[in-house]
Amino acid sequence: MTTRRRMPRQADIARLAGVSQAAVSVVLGGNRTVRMAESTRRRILEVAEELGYVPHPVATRLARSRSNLLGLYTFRAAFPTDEADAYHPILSGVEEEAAALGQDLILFTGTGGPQAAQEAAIRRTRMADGCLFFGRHVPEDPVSRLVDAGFPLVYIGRRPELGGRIPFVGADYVSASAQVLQRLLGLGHREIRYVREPDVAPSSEDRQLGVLRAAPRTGIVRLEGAQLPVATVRGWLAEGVTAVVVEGTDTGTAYRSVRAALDAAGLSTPDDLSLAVLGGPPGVSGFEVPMREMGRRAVRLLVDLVTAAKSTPQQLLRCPSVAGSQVGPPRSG
Amino acid sequence: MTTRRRMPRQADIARLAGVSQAAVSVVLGGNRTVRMAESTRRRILEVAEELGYVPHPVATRLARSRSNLLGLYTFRAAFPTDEADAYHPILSGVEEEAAALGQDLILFTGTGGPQAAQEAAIRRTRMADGCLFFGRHVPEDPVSRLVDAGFPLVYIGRRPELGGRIPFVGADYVSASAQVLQRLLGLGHREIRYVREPDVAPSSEDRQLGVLRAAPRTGIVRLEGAQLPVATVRGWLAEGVTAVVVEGTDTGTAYRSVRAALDAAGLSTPDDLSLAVLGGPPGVSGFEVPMREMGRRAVRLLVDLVTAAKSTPQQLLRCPSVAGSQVGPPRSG
DNA sequence: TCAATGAGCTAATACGTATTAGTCCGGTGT
DNA sequence: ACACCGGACTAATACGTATTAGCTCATTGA
Repeated sequence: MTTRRRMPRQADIARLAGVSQAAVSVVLGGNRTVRMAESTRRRILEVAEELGYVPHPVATRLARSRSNLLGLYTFRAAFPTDEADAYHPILSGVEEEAAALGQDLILFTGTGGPQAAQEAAIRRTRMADGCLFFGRHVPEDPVSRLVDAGFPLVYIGRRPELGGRIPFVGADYVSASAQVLQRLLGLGHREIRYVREPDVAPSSEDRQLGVLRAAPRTGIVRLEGAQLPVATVRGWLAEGVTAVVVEGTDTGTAYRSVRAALDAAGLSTPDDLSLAVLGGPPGVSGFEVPMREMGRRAVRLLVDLVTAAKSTPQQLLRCPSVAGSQVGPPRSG
Repeated sequence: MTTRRRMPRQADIARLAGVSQAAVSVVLGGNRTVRMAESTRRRILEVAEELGYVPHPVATRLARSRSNLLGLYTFRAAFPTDEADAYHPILSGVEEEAAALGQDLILFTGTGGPQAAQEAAIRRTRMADGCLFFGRHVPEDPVSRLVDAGFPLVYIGRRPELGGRIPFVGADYVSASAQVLQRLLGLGHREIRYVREPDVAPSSEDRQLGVLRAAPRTGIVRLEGAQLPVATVRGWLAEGVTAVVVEGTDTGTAYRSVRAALDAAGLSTPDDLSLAVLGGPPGVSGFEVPMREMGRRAVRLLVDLVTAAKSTPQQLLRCPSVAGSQVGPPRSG
C-alpha cells in the first residue's frame, strides 16, 4: 500500500512557488480585493495543480465560520428499516434543494435513541452552519439553547413552542381542513364526524381547528388505540351521519382503522358514507401535504438564516386539495 | 429576536475560573494524563455548566484531525424521488452501524449530477474522516487521488479497479451463484440458460463466473433492451431447457422481463420451467444479497481504516440462499 | 528632490481546541 | 544546604485557512 502521504497544504504551495501562505490563500480563495500580479497568480495555480491541492474543508470552516454544511436532525432513523416511509418525500425535497444550493448534509445519528444520545446529537448539530429539525417533539431545553445562541435552525412542521421563536416551514392544515369541510357542506352534508388521533401535536390541533371553523357542528371522535369499534360506525348511521373526516398522519393509522371499521360494517364509500382524509395518501379524497415542497422550502429558509440571520420567519404552505372518489353527495341528500 | 450571542468557548471558562485555556481543555476533554486538583476540576466543570459550554466540533476536528464524521457518496440521490429504492437497505445498515459506532454521516449532494459537480463533490469528501462510496462506476482519476493520499475510503460492492487498491465490502456472487446452479444440477437439470443484463459490471461478471464454474454448459443469454422476446422462451423449450437463471439487480429488470416472457408464453414455474434469480427480491428462489449487512460491514471497515490505517482489506460476504417456490425437479426428470 | 500614490505582496492574527514541554513550588531525603 | 521529585498547572504551539493592516518599491507629480 502507498504510504499515507500528507495532503498538500497552502504552505507547501507557498514554499514551492516562493510566496507566502497568505498569497496562496488569496489566489486560491479567489479573493479579488487583494491585488496579485498575473504571473504570480499563474505560478501559484500551477503549483497547486501539480500538487493536487484540495482545500481542507474543516480549516476553511474554522476560518470562515461557514462550511456549506446543513444538519439534518430527524428524531428517528433517516433511512428507517421499514421500507414504507411516509417522510421520505420530505427528505427527498431536502436533498434536492440542498444540492441546488451547493450544500452538503450532515445526518446526525442516534437521534432516535435514548434521551442522552439525543441530546448529545443535538449538541453536535453545531458542527453544521445550521440545522433542519424534523419530528413531532421539541426537546425544549437543548433546542432553546440553540435558538438563544442564534444558531440557525428550521423545523419542518409548525412549531408554536418557545414563545413562537422557532423558525419553521409547515403546512396550512387549518385552511386545507376547512376547505374539505366546506366542500362537504356544499354537497349537502350536515351530520359529519371527525376522527382524530389520540395524541396532541400542533398538526392535529390545526386540523381540528379548521374542521370546526368551517363546520362547527362536526362531532369529534378521538381514537383510543389503533382500532375503531364497528359499533361506533353503526352508531353514526343511526345518528344520520353522511360524511366522515379522518386525520391523516405519517403512519396512516386513523385512516386504516376507519376503513377497516367501514368494511367490517359492510359500508361502501361514497355511496353509504363520504370519506375524506386530512393529509392522506395520494389520490384519496381530502388534501395532500406538500411534503417534497416543505423539504425544499425548509432548506431555502435555513440557508437564508445562515447567510443573513434574519428575524425568525415562519412559513405555512398551501395543501393542494384532492377530489378523489370517496366523497359524493349525501345518501338521502 | 434575541441578539445573536457568541457561543462560550474554553477561553471564557478559563477567565471566569481563573485558570488557563489549556486547563479547561484538559478537564473538559477528559484528559487523564495531565493531573488536575479535584477542586480546580470541579470549578471548571461548574463554570462550563453555567455558561452552557458546548465544544466547537470544527475546532475539535482541526486539532484532533478526527471528527467522527463519515462521508457517504452515492453517485445518485440518497433519497431518490422514486419510492421503491432497492439500495435503501444498504443505507439503512450504514446509518444503523454508524449510530452504533458514534459516527455521523455527511451526505454529499450533487453526486448524481454532471461530471464537474461529481468531481467537486468527490473533493469535498475529505471533509469527513473517511468516505463510503456506493455505485456501479469508479471515476478512476479522482478516486485514485484519494487512495494515493491515503484517504480512508470503502466501496460497497467488489471493486477490482486501480490494481485492486480499493478497499471494499462486496457480496460473494461467485459462490452464491455456483450454489444455485449446483442445486439445479442436483435436482436433475441439465439444459440451463442464464439471462444477464447487457452492461458490464463486476457484480454481473461474478455471477456469470459462478454460473459457469458450477455448470459450464449453461447457455448465456445477454438481454438487449428491457424486453425478452417470447420467441426466445419458446426456443428454450424446443431445446429441452428445464431451468432458467436470471441476474438480479437493483432495478430487477431482467427478472421482470423474463417473468413477463414466461407469462406471455403461458409457462408456469416450477412446473414447466424452474426459475432462479441471482440476488433477487426476498422470497424468490435463488439467493439474497445481504444489503443491510453490507452497509454495516462497510461502516465498520471504514472506521477501522480511519483509526488504524491498515492495509487495504477487501471483504466478500456470503449471500444466503433462498429455496423459494419457483425451483423444482425438471419436467421430464 | 521629496512627498504622494498605488501596485504587489507579507506579517500577524483570528478561528477554537488539543497536546507537549516545560515551569513553579513545596516537600523529602541526605 | 542542596539535589531531587512529584503534583499542579501553564506557555507555546499545532491544526490549515482567511483576513486585515501594513510594508516595500517603483513611479508619478510638482
